[in-house]
Amino acid sequence: MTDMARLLLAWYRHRKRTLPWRSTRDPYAVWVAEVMLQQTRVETVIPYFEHWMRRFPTVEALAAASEQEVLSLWEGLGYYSRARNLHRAARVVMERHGGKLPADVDALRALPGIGRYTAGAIASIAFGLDEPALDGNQKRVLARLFDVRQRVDSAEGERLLWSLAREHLPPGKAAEYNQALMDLGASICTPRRPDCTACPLREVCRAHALGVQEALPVKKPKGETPHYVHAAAVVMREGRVLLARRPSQGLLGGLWEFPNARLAQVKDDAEAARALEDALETGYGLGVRVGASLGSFRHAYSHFRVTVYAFRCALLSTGERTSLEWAAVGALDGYPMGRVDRQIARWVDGG
DNA sequence: TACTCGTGGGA
DNA sequence: TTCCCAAGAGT
Repeated sequence: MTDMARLLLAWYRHRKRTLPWRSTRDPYAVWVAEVMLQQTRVETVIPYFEHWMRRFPTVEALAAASEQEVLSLWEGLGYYSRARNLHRAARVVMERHGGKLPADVDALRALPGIGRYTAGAIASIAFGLDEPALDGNQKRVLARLFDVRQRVDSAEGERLLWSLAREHLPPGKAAEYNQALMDLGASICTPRRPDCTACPLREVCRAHALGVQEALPVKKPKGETPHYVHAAAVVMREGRVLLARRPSQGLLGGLWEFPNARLAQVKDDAEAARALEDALETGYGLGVRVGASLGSFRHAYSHFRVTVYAFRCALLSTGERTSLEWAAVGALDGYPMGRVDRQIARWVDGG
């Protein structure tokens, strides 16, 4: 065992966090947790994980559920393809693996939603296999420990970091090793202002010796985020509201929304209302008369920002889309929606 | 390779 | 307010 691994495991033994998914070695529970934790904070995941495991305690229960209900439990967690892939993978596990997750990284990676990291995490944590699991935390910690100057998102950087992770993996202790590196990255070796005085690895850390901690890891600079203007139609009839289901691929796939459209840049409500009328005709086959403005708000996604204007509309003609549905205002919670449309739903509920 | 895909917390 | 970014995967 290398010095790094020895110091790391000694630290982890009495510093490990107690988390819901660490109280079991049920591969299904580990799998669900790992997928929920992709690009998502631990504190955010905890209540979703507990609710999910109560509703879908087994692979079989998940496989038997409808996609609508699966998305409903995922609502608010973001990156909804994770939920759809988890659902699809559960059905594959039932059909091809007898309801049990395979204890093999290649077989795991063949399942939708399980990539290199998640396969390594499940293999090591749930099955005790000697597999590395390189996530954002491990990349940052290892890049600092070994002064990796290559960009961590480059092919060369990836190869180097995965091999470093594997080289230092203590045989038979991959579960502790992987989680220890992640905990260290989350609590001490943080992106900004790492607490090196509290770090069990500072004496073997190249970045600490050189004083270049905050310069690592090297990442690609981000471009500018565009800003779009959307207008949403609130069409009501006898206490019900018209919703549209988004395509299953792409942004907020499979979720419900108030029919809306991305407009060209606009300056005010009146201009947005005119543009909305035209956009709904082409986008949804809806003829509407635009009424009062319900207000507007801004929202930021990962790669763009939007300002959304919402209008109360009267329906003149309906399109032929099968993805359109009238929903009772009081039952809107049964429809999984993204944050923006949930915001509009509150306006509708409030009158 | 480069881009897409959400959300909420903290500096 | 604005920006970064958090247990990545799919295309």
